[in-house]
Amino acid sequence: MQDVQRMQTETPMADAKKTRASSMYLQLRGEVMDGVLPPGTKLNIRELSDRFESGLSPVREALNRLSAEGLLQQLDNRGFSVRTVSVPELMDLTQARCWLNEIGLRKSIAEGDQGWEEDILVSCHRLSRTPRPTAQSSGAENRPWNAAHKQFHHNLIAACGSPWLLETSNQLFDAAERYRSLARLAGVSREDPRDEHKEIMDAVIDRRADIAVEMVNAHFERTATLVRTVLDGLESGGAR
Amino acid sequence: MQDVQRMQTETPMADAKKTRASSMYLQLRGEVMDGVLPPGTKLNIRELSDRFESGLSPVREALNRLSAEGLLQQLDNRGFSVRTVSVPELMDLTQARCWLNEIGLRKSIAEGDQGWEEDILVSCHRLSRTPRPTAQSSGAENRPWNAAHKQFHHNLIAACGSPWLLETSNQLFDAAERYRSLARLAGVSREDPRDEHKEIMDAVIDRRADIAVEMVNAHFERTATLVRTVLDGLESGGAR
DNA sequence: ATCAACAAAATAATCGATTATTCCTGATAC
DNA sequence: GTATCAGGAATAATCGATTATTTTGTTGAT
Repeated sequence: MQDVQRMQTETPMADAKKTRASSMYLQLRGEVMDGVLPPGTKLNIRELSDRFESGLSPVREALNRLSAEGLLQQLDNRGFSVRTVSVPELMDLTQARCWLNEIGLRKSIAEGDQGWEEDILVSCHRLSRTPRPTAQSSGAENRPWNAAHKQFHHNLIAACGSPWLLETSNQLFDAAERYRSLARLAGVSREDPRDEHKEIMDAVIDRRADIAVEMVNAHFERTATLVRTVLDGLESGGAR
Repeated sequence: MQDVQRMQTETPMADAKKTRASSMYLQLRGEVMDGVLPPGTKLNIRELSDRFESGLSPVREALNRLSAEGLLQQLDNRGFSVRTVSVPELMDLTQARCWLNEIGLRKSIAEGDQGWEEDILVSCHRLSRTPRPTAQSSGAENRPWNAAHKQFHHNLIAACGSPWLLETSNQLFDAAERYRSLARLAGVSREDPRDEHKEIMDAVIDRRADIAVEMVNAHFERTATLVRTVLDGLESGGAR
């Protein structure tokens, strides 16, 4: 079972052969994720239709999908705005990620085959060779690393056998990534003294479940703590 | 903390003061959940706009929300159709519900206050006084019982302190309810010899975590097994 | 008879004008 | 001075015509 193919990125091209609504959805999604559109931003439908040189319908359709996904908030007759962030939500999110990760990781370690191990190996190596985001780098520049990072974490739990768990973990990963982007925009980025991902991989492939779970959860929580300092700073400092 | 108020249903009126898209969304959601629109049904946009006496835009908007929620499938340039069901998905769904339920229940039992106990007590009593669905009853007739049932299960884990877990459990509950509706439409309904919900409540309120978790998980799995027999029957029997 | 190419019909997606709702501003009453 | 309300501006939601795409049906060559 050497399905290395499925490892390639999920979004081949943004606009190829798609509807306007779909490509606009992808574009806006990226902007929200990167923090180009900051939390709370009101999204004016006509402005967007001007910017994308399209009619109102596709804009509306894209915004609807994004709000159903939780990236935007929608209020009847009051339009759309970028979902706000908060420290409590970040903590809840982090806890949920830890819970699901533990389940997925333990099952994968118990049941993963050689193909699973190889996928982890390859994605970890790929991640290490992709330029890391820095405090200066733009959202678009970080896309490759973000994609590789997501793929690595996905592969860790890919052998759990539950499509639902994998899908949900992905969504939580994305939600957390928006927080990471915001922290980076605020000038805070993380540079590991050692390579945490490599250490995690070793523990997982050695099938040391308790240690692996502990490491990944600590990995999540370390990032959350970092992001939290930024949010706390913003609240007491300048925003609103 | 006697917040009994929040127990009242979430959807006061379908069309009061809402946009067309929103009320149509609610209406269609009900029809998919009740099985009035069976899995795989193609949704013709013009037909729907005729039926609801509205334009195309609100239809599209409602369908978009439903597909982002997972109740419909969308294919670019090929419209919308009701999401199909399958035995593997049902099993995955059930497993996920058990996982989350265990987490939420243990935390709630550990941390729930008296208000939490009272909410469970009231919703259990209300559930017992609401007419039960039968093999003959229609989707609309079952709404009250379904709402009470959902509220009861929600209250069991409401003290877990994680908004994300509660929200996700609700979504999984709804996904499972669609399967239950389909089974009922096929003539299979469940009549308990004893009152499982009452037994669950007693175990929870007595703070016997292990037993409570075991009972609720068995409750989920028993229903899933029942639904499964129906699906297996359909596949070998008539469908397609 | 099978398949490919094309045309016709059906359906989905998009457009921009129109309608409904909310938001803003300033005048008036208390 | 504060609060209330009308009128207008801004914005969101909706409509039905138009355009693009897919599906269906037919013809003709192999």
